[in-house]
Amino acid sequence: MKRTHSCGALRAADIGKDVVLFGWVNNRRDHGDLIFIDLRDREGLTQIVFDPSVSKEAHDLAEKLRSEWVIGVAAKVRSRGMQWSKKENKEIPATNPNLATGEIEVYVTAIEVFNKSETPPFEISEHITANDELRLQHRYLDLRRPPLQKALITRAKMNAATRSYFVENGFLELETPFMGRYTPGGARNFLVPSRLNAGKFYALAESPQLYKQLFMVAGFERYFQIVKCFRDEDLRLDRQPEFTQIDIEMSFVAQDDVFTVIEGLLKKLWKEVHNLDLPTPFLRMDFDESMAKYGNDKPDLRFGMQHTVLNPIIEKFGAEGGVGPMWEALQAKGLIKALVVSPVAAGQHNPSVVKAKEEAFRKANPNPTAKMPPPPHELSRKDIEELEKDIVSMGAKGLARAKIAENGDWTQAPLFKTAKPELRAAIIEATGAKPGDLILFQFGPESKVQMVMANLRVMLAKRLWLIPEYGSGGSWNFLWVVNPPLFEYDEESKTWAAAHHAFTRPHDEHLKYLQPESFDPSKVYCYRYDVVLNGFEIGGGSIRLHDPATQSLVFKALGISEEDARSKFGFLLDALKFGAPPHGGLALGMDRLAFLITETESLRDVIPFPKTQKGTDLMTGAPGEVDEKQLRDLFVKSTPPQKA
RNA sequence: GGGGAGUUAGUUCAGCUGGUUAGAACGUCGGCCUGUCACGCCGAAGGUCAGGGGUUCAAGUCCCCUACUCCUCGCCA
Repeated sequence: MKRTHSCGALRAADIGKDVVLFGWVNNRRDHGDLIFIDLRDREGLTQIVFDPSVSKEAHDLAEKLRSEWVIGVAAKVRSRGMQWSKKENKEIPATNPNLATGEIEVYVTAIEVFNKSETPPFEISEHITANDELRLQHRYLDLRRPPLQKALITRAKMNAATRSYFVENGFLELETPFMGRYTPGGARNFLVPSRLNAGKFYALAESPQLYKQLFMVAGFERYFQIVKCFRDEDLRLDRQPEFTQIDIEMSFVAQDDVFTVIEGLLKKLWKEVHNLDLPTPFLRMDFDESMAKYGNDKPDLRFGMQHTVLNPIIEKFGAEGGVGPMWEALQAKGLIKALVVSPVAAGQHNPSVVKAKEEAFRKANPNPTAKMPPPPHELSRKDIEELEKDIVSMGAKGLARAKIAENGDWTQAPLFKTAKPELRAAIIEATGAKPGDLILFQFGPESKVQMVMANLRVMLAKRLWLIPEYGSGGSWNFLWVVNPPLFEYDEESKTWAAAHHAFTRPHDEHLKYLQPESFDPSKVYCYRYDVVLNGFEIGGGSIRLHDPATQSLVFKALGISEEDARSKFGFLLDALKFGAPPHGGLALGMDRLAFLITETESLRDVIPFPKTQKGTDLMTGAPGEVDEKQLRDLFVKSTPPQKA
């Protein structure tokens, strides 16, 4: 038997043809004489029919077939014919509109069983019911499911489109080592002991950052790579210990040139995958503005609910303002923020959320007369209590709030019992809150308030059906977050640290703040940029420092001595001395990009063999133990903690 | 490293304030069925209630420990 078509190929135009299909038994419907089987391969499903009057032999064998057996059939393509509809009380075509091949079916004349299958531990179906643990243990079965097949096929398309885009634009695909030298700072590295060099270790590359800069020094001008990176940090929904970046670096460019190239790539990817024309250029927002309005540097702009910083108001009214806790937070150099939740009018909810909720409701309530509860107009008491619980688990003290009554009174707001009316008025003015609105407050240490408020904003939007739990909800909001500060003050060590990395080029007009006479690292902003999509950072990069004089100013501000710098990054510093061109670049997180573009539920859905939250592979059992001898060969001693 | 949720049949779950033989749906197996497509109907099998310890006359249920999974804070320049 030689395969002639895939299981997704046949249409009405093929009726009458003799075909051979190979695939897996997806589902069997045995009517005694007639047996229907949905045959599945990566392209789709085709209904194959066993009729004893066509082939007694094939029909007898078909009775034994079970889910996931691998078979080949020789068959004739026929139209689906007619069936009696009770609903319409007449004959209607027996086509299946849910199937691409639903106009036809094939009558089997001969069958070959290539392999039997045990009953799989979970159903190979569109909607998964099994939990992640079981799915990961039998990943090869999970990967048979159409959604995962689709996601990985899309990812393969993205890879191909990315390569052709960069090649067309004069980029060279150059490879960099995975095994390099450990350099301090940044993410924790995975270490690889060296057998040939006793007591020494390679570090797996956390990114090709230094190497790609060396490509620029070497004169390759435009580099790209689709490359694995390794970071030994805790995992999250959107983080894996090994992940893939689309990495680029360009010489003789300014920030805008990098933006244009990346916008062009993303445009191409969205065209390819969704046939959508993304509007470019993307919106740009200063880092400081993003922090003030959204509490982080990756704002989700699919909805409003911007934050308002109340520090100036509390400052102005001082202790006499009457809101003691806020005044105390201010005295402790903290941050005070408010967020207004307005009632959501009918029709303003995200249509895709409404649709999803309806589908879920219909599934849970098959009775067609069951009435779907309306979308949430505003937060219920229960909502607020649950939100408060959520943010307390993130470290918030509580969820201070004020409901603005129609007559302007503040209710549910014990914190403001003693507040001056003028202070309330100032808050109303600053936040733009109207009667009927609810104002939510956070105050305390800046980083905590920002984190809680940023999360709160997104949780509110999900609860009010403004954005879906996952997926775009039909709206793709790209933006560039630009001009962040170069340095961050570390309260614990009382030192300045590089906010991203020490090789980012500062704005020229801020260089004076690195000179001793007007030293103030907090005022130095830099050419660093992140590209953000719907609240996810999908990539980031910078224009690099290529001039040794400025570089040494930056090191000085960071408290890194010449020797320190030499021992850590000597080869890069040397390279910069030999005619380094101005250069900059960016890396896109390929996994996140694929996760967002496919609108799947988890990063794991676009990674063929992902790891669990503890970094284990449930299928292979990695990481595993090794022999004493292997360790001896590597001059390594393993001393896991003794179990109690 | 901190916080939270969870672990009951092959799977997804229910199992209330502790009380006789731990249930449902799907799946599986057997039988019937010529138009199904989540086929239908009849029947059956299937459980170390994650593991360990404790409280109790009695534990799936209460308490402690351990393991694993997920979410989250820290961390991820």
